[in-house]
Amino acid sequence: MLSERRLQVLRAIVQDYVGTEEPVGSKALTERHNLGVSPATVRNDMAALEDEGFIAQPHTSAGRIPTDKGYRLFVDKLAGVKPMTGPERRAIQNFLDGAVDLDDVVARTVRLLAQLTRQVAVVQYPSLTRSTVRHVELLSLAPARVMLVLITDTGRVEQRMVDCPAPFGEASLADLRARLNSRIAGRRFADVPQLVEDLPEAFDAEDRGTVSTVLSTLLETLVEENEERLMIGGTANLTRFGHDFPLTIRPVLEALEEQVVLLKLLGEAGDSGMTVRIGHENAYEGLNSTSVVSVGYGSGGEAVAKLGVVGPTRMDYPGTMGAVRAVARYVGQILAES
Amino acid sequence: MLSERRLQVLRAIVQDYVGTEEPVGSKALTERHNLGVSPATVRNDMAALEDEGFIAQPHTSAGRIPTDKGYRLFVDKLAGVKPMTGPERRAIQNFLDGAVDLDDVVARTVRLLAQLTRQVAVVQYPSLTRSTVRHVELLSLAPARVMLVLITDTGRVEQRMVDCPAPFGEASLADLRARLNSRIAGRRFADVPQLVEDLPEAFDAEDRGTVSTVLSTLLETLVEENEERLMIGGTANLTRFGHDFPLTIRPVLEALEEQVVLLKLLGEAGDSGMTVRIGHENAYEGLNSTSVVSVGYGSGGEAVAKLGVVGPTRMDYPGTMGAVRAVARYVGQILAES
DNA sequence: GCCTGGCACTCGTCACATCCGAGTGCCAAC
DNA sequence: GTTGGCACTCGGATGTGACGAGTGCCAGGC
Repeated sequence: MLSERRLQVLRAIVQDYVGTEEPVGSKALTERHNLGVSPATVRNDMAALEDEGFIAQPHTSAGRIPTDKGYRLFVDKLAGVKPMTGPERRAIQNFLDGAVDLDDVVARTVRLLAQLTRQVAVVQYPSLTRSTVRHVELLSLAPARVMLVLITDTGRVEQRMVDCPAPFGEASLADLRARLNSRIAGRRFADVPQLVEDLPEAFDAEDRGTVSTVLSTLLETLVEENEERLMIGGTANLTRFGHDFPLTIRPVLEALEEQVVLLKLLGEAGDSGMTVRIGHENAYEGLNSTSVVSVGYGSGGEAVAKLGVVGPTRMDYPGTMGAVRAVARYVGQILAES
Repeated sequence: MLSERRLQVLRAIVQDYVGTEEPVGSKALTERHNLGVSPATVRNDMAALEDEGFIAQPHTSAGRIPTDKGYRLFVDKLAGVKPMTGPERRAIQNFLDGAVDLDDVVARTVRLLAQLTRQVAVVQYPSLTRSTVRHVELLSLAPARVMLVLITDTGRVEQRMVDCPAPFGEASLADLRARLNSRIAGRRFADVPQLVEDLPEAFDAEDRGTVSTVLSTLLETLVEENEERLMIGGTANLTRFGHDFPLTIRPVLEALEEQVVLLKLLGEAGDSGMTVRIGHENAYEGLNSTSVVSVGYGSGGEAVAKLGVVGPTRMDYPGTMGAVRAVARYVGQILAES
């Protein structure tokens, strides 16, 4: 096990490197942090830390920089989550309170996160799977064409066209609408399938086909996970990434365009609490030199979606984690109110 | 006026520079294009072109590069639009045909444009202003709370919450829904205001306030230009921009995040035909070293929205214009079919 | 046993000098 | 109007040496 002081040294190295972006040497360390020991001692500690794989030197006779493993230890053991200050909290709340609809909430959240962390922000739209049905509407657009509109408690609206196997009268449509809503309004998506299972039986033989078609479209809409969307922002912050620019930034931009990748990334993160994935801990190769800080958010106590930021492994973890947590909390509040 | 050969020289310079990204000199020119004259002659022509401001030298004793003015002349007079090849056309059509809904059409269009041009693609969602109303639906969510759903002929769905000044019965709601649809279904947005003007008069005094509220929300939705959305893609292509990286790319990323800027940019472009804005011709400063190629697209003969690409002024104009035009055409077809 | 000061060594960075060659402008000749 | 020749410019690549931050190791002190 590493001695207390060695951990202090690691912490100091991480902090300095994050601040200066330059490898940090033993002398500079003792000057900027009063560790109470001489550079020589620190050198010994650094050698030990390097043996253990927590730090590395880019080339001989340069200072040390933390490795992914070093950051991991830092995040797990050495760094807290830096809480937002009072003014910051108020600013967050004010900014989010101005939102007019769900799209706007998400858009504002993205901007906010990007600004607070000065990194790339990713916000997943509140997912369908965990929310409840507020209302289902059926519109007859043509004799054998119905539009299905699904409204969720998070304010999201999904619509689908349904081509019916047979013409479907207004009366039957109204009937179906009423029965459907009385059964599933307010219920969780997961429960819907069994709630509507026997619904076709309540209809005349001639309408049964259409009812089944509509229902299966509804169920499809409910489970369609890949319909999940997300919004990203703050990509301009990528320009602050590093010196060896094009190489670093390119794969990140590519990853950000692949929503599938990002969704998977957020999905892998733990359901509760904040998740920090550092460098190579990210499965997607293009993000191997970035860290992803993510957390679930939601209206009730339950998380309906996730949000987070993507930044260089050399990031201010305490600050970033604080901002992410705070934003998630306030977004949850906003969603609960609306 | 410039002689024919000088125009040839300009064309050759543009083509070479676009290909190599390096200033082009007189000798290289005569070698790669058989102009039938010696380097010395070309030098004279180049001096003339420089006097007129069509080309410039980055520093003494380097080759010439085209100026914005030079590109302008090239685009206006010297370059055609390079048509897509047969296989390319088929690929475009196949790719777009796979789309399942409007969101998907736009998403696919963005990807396609980005891939074809290897630049940043921008696609505006089909605008509300020129489309027609397919259906309006009113849902009672609470005694004094109505949800308004507007469905357009382009398949777009907009919804708004309406808080009514007084409770509003189901019967009145059905009445309003019916009257509203019979009046405005199939009509163009621009005509809606006068079509519904006298609608409140058909209702009892107690409901009139609510009807007015609903109608004004509807009208708001119709005119809400700033609700216009767009989708961008291919930002990873920015990494191919140039050598002096962070400086160039940063403002572009910022501009791309400011949807307002982009919408204005597209809006300024001419309504019919293709628009090419080169370098400083773009009002927005951050895009001063980029060119924007945009064109309207739409289902009927009429443009309902615009799409385009943003790339370095040093771009392959004929190819880019060809791709943009082709994509716009096919997207129009897809929209018309659905 | 741990900390410390000292010391020789490494190596990347910077400043400076040099060289090379692509490209130019100009001019005299065709 | 075109061409070949020629002197000139200047950016980029290459090389050299001094500088200094940083290291590892070791012997001595607490």
